[in-house]
Order: sequence, then structure tokens, then C-alpha cells
Amino acid sequence: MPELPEVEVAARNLRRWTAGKRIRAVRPRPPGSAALVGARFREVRRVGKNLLVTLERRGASVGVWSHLGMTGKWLRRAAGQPAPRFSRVSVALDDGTHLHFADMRRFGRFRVVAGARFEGLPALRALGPDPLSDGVDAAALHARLARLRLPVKLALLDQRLLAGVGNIQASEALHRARLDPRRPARSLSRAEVGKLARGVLASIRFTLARFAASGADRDDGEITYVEERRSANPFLVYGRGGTPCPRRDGGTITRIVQAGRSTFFCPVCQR
DNA sequence: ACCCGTGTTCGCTG
DNA sequence: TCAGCGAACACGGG
Repeated sequence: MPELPEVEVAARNLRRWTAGKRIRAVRPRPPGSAALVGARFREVRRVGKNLLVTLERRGASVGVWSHLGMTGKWLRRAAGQPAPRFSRVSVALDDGTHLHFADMRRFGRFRVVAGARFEGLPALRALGPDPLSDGVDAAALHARLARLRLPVKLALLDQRLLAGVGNIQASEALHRARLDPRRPARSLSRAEVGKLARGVLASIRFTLARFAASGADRDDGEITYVEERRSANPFLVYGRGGTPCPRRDGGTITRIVQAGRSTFFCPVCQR
């Protein structure tokens, strides 16, 4: 499920669930998790698709880095409720609730970070600006894209350019910017990158608003659109192959494969 | 049965 | 050294 909007929902949920709470137990026992027992939550940050949780115990900081991978989620269960399917880590809080890191496909990450020194994590070092927190600097983005020959859709997936844009948001942003996903990144003019920068931000904000409006920000943490039908698909073009372009320009949303990943676009308005 | 996949990393090639 | 590509990871869902 997780690109920036889903991870942002997860971060908001975790803030609400953990504020002022203390950890009672962690099961099973991931390396370093002994340092978490008895620790009190201080901060939940999201950087791109990464969740950074800071806790404190007897004046010492300890952190948890969590990445949702393809299928990871953070869920909450009331005292006495069974663990959700695919729960990999269970965190018992002092209010009796359990937070579960569930991850069917196991591409996700849950790692204890001694001293909450997240800056030491290689996965975080090279991340580009986070669109939601930092905005999108079109001039800087243009400078980066100008050096790349690869299709702009694939360039957008590089977390060193923008942190948090994934396969869905890349398709959505390019449609908003009216840009053909196959264009070499370096072929985009400064003005086109300006449109792309606005498209990225608009798409992320739109998706986040859709989640909030649909009750994705629920008490147990479930975001359900994955299981929903096409009619409930919250995206403008992703997953809508064969349907008319929402611009009603006569184009049909087309699915192509780039570097093994699906891309959806309208051949009429995206040039 | 068969194909698909919202992410990241690693090894190979030119 | 580096851009770019394809495979690998892992496993249930449609």
C-alpha cells in the first residue's frame, strides 16, 4: 500500500496512539528491543516513506525505524483482541493496547536504532526533499532531471530526487502535469518541470485528502482501498486502463510497463 | 493454475 | 565511476 500519503496516515495514527504512552513489551524480540521496554514515546516523524519513532528511557533516547515496504501497515488492537494476520512485531503499550507491524510480503522493515541516531541509516542519508514537508523546488528538480536520460516516470521513483513518490504518485503527477511518462527526463523544459513539481504536490495532497475523507484515518489503522473495486479507486489514472481520460479529451487511459512497473497515462493530453 | 504487485537492493554491463 | 537494467526478495490476492 505505501507511498507518501499512506505513510503520512500511518504517522498520524501512530502519533495519536502513542502520545504520552510507554512500551510494556515487544514481541518477538528484534535485536536491541530490550532498550524499548519501559521507554516513553517522544516523537513520530515521517521522512519520505520512512517512519522514525523516538522514545526515551531514563534520559536516554532510543529509536525505531520502520518502512512499510509493499504491504506493511501499523495497526492497533484493543486489549485482549487477537493479533491481525501477518503481524510481525507486536508492541504492547501501558494502556493495554497493542500496536502491530503487519507485513504480508515481508519487504518492510522494523529496526531498533540505538540512541535514535537515525542519521546513521544509509536508507535515510541520501533521501531527497520530502514534498509534503519541504515543498518541491522546481529549479532544483530541473537541474537533477537535466542529467538523466531515463524516462521521467522512472526518474521520479528515485528517492534521492524526491522522497516519498512511488509508482502510483509518479503516474498521477505526470498526468496532472500533462507529460508523457516515456519522455527522457533531460528533455523536460524548465516550465514543464514547474508543472511536474506542482503535479507531484497536488497529487500527494489530493490522495491524502481522499484517505482522510474516506475514513482511512480510522481507529485501527486500516486503509482499505486496496480491496476496493475500481469504482472506489481514489486515483485519477492509476489502475484505470481502458477508461476515458478524466479530462474528457477523447483519450483512453493506457497501461504500459516501464522497468517492470505499470505506468498509466493518457496519450492525448500527456505529451 | 497462473499472473500480478503501492518498494528497495544488488549484481552485471557497457 | 556511473547510468541503466533486470533479477531477486517473499507470498498472498485476483
